[in-house]
Amino acid sequence: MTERSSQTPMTAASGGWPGGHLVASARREGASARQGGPADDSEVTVTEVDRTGAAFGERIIPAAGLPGFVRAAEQGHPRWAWRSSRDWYPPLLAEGVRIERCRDLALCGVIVRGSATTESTPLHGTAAPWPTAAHPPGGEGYDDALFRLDESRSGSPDVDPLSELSAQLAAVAAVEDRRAADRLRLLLAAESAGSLVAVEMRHAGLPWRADVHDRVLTRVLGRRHPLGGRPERMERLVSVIRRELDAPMLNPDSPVELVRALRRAGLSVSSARARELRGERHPVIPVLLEYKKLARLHAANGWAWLDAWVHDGRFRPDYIPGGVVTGRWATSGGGALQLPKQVRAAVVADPEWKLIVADAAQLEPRILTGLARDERMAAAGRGRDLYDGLVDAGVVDSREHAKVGMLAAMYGGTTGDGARVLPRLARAFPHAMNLVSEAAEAGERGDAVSTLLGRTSPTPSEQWFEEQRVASLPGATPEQERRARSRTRDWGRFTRNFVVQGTAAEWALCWMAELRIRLARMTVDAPGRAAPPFDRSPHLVYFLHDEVVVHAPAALADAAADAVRASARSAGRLLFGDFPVEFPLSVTVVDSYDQAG
DNA sequence: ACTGTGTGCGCG
DNA sequence: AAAGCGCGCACACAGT
Repeated sequence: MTERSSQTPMTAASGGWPGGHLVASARREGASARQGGPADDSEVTVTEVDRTGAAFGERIIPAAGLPGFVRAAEQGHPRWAWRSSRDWYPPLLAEGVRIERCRDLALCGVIVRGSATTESTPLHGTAAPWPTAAHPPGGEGYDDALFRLDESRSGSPDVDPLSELSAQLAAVAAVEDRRAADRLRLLLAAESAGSLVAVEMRHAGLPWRADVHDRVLTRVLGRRHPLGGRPERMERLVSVIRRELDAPMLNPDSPVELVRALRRAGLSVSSARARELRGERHPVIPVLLEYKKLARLHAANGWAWLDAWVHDGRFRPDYIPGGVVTGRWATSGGGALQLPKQVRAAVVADPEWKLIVADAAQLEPRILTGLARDERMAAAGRGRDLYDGLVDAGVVDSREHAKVGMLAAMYGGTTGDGARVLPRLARAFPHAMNLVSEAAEAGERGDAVSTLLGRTSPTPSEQWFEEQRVASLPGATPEQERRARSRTRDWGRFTRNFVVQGTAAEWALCWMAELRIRLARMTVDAPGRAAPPFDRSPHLVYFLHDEVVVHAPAALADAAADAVRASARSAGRLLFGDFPVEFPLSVTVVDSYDQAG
């Protein structure tokens, strides 16, 4: 390791960065700095630390000077450490400054404290010092009413990022199993890279043509009602439904009213669900199903949605890394995880730019393959669709059965065709099937399970354990026993799925982490319309579990598509090393999102 | 008028 | 009788 002295702070600029960090902390916590980012009028402390977290250089700079400082420091490729990218990164991007690497202490703090990998360390199981978007005050462990009276209960704003970093580094360093520690380090790096991607995607925005969206809505729903009421075609369908059911005042949006009217018309339905209605024969049913489809589009992604969420030709949802316990992202605002296929035509690349749409084929079963190191399943998926591979191997008789069977294995299905082919899958792929059933058994016992890199599932609530205990006593009623057994299986399905879904989320993070770096290295001379600093480079604009969309200058579109593929190979190697499981992508270069797939 | 819960359905 | 995992959001409806 290179020796560094406090006489030469910020030596990162002189090249090389052997595992240390530049820690950014708000020096004076002004009103707007309460969330941990810098306030306009405050000062920022940037501390250079070594790989153990020990400080050896410090600069104090006005917050307004931070972007310039960061831009210069990036020449040395440092790893920044800060309370949270959510708070610190947007002001940098607003000044056109990107960073390469960081450690998001809030997100990493949640992982490190919860991971079974750090079980023997003092940090394990302690309360994280700061709330995250995924664990806001008011969530578990916080009293919302008290929070409003006393902000100090929202965590500890005064916890020093430096000591938090040291505590995290020490906890990982103390892990005896070196390989487990390395996997956890990879997870922390990937989670942090994700925190940057999330902020960058919001900054860049998903290109969205409001005029195209409007045309889709008018074509499907009919002309827009001037006051926001039902558009023409929907209104006409309501009239037909009311006439057919002889219910002139019926509001088809009300499940209660609808069920009542349907029963009066002689149908024996117990809910207003489309799935149930599909099984009934009555002239009103097709009209009703059509209405439901239109009503859904109108309510979820209609003109009101457009007005609320699309501005200046971009859709900017709030991405929340780690927002799901499994490690998947959540989003808030605009329902970004549920963009219906119907409106994807409105996602259009800027002039002279292209969209690269890529999704990982059968990601979760392939993740299971790698987790279990199931050679036969890897072979079945090599060079082809995994489900077709199961058919070719003679395990199941159709692609559809392969698919529902794998889903049943990973989700804990017990009914239908999926459950029926499970025994065949178990015989053909004992390693893979054992892995998921052991995860389920652990959950049923109340034990935690972990992903490949070490994200650990929560344990069931006290109430769950209490219910189990009561049900096992001699005096338990059959109803108590039945209910407890049901809760047991519920939790088993959760842990069964956790290992697969969570490891798939890790693969996706590694994929994006590599991709954003590769894309950032590619530039064209002429700036486009994208917000700086993305106007000259391909960049991520959307992410959905196993799918990404990249917005790229047309001249770089093919290179960007190659980068997407190379990054997927890299992610596979990072997680599974030499084990020969493949993660094929479908990649298309298109002008609009609906042309993909 | 506001808040919390249930229903239903979109996505992977 | 329950029913395959994980989400977010709009609306209806009940409670205050």
